[in-house]
Amino acid sequence: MVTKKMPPRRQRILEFLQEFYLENSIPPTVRDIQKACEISSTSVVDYNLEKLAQAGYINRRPDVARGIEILDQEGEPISNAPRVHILGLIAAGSPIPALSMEESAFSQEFDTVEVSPELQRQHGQLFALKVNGTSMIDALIDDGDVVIIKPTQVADNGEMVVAWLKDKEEATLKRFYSEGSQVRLQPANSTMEPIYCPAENVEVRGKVVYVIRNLG
Amino acid sequence: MVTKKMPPRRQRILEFLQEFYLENSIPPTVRDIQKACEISSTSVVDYNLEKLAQAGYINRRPDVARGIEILDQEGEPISNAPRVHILGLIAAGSPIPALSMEESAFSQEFDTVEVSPELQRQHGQLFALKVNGTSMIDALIDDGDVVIIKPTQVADNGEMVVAWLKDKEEATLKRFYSEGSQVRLQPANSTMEPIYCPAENVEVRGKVVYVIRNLG
DNA sequence: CCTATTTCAGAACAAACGTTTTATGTTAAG
DNA sequence: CTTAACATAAAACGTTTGTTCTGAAATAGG
Repeated sequence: MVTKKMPPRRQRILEFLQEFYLENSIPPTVRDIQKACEISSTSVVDYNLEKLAQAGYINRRPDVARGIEILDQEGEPISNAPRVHILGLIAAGSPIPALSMEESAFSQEFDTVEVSPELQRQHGQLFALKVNGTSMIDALIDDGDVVIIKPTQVADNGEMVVAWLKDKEEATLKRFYSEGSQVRLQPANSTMEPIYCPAENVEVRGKVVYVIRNLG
Repeated sequence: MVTKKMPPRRQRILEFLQEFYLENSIPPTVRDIQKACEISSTSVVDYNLEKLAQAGYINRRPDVARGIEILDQEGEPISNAPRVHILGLIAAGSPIPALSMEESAFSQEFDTVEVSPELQRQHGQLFALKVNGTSMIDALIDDGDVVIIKPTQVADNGEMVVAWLKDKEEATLKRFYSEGSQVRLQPANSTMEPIYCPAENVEVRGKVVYVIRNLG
């Protein structure tokens, strides 16, 4: 379900609510909203909050300070843990989605996964890819797994990277080892054989920092 | 670093802060704390909050309602995403830690991992185990992975379970298939062979609902 | 164009909530 | 015991903050 028709100001308020909560770990006050959205009166904020509550986007706890609870699509309160965008699918033979992280952090066009705050603090801006098919199974990555990736063009030996093989036009997840003019791409699964190829043929797009598998 | 010597009341306040924030997604007011901890005056709460702030357990935003920010060991604000306890290690040949989930949800004795609110909503009370060694590699579980488990004694066919093999005194992660009086334990990795054994020899301890791999 | 509905404005009100002040009891060190 | 630091108490104060009221402007439907 995409956002219904909604006055721009109301839309703006809703975005600000999420933004503020993620940054400050507490919801804003009516007057915080008023200032941020350049609204002339608190009554207008109150009015729009009431509408948002009726539409199921938020809960309002009467008479409590900062009593706005932001809800997700299922009507459940959201957490303030950071979320990273799932930019697309990765599969053997698939091109890698454009790694442009410049877009608004709050654009609703992507699915997201929640990550722990430490992870984002440690690595900075991250993105995610969903693995399609079992072609990464030698890296212990199953169909449907989500890999969290830190964008980078270089990698240290032993790190698990998103490698783009130019000749095969294929993306894959492997451990990276630079060996002179050659690159060894070693599956995480030790029963599998490594791939050797010339360094010019390999482009590192990012390193894998986290893997998520959701069963059931 | 374990908790320093601290007056019981202050300890209680700190626990309440975390508890309240996790349940309500907003920090409590001074008066919320007062009531919950049965303190006779708000000034006592204020006094103890000031001490907690000095000790680095919380941040106080002056003059803002519910302006308490709860900090983790690194002095960073915590999220309100639910956390599950890592009860211990799982490895081939290891006994499984007592799955007693009765203990206080806020006991500090265990490491924890953050999970998404949906996961907990979907499955109820969960716990986690850290995988030790590569003996689960046929289930696509690497050394160091953390598996999130929903406690149960029964499993449906095809679900990934924590299985205890009585004769070998060994715990393992496999897909579960009941086949008459026999049980087939199928590795997630299709290149590996399944294990067949009599149903009496297998105890299901829980089902795996989530797998986390942290690299770097 | 007219009317009903929605949205915005300004101001004032009242409850919620952090803070301060003053005083008393409690513990720990010498 | 004495004293200083720590902890608790009760009450009052003042800011923050949600709410309400009245009215006007904007928008939509016919």
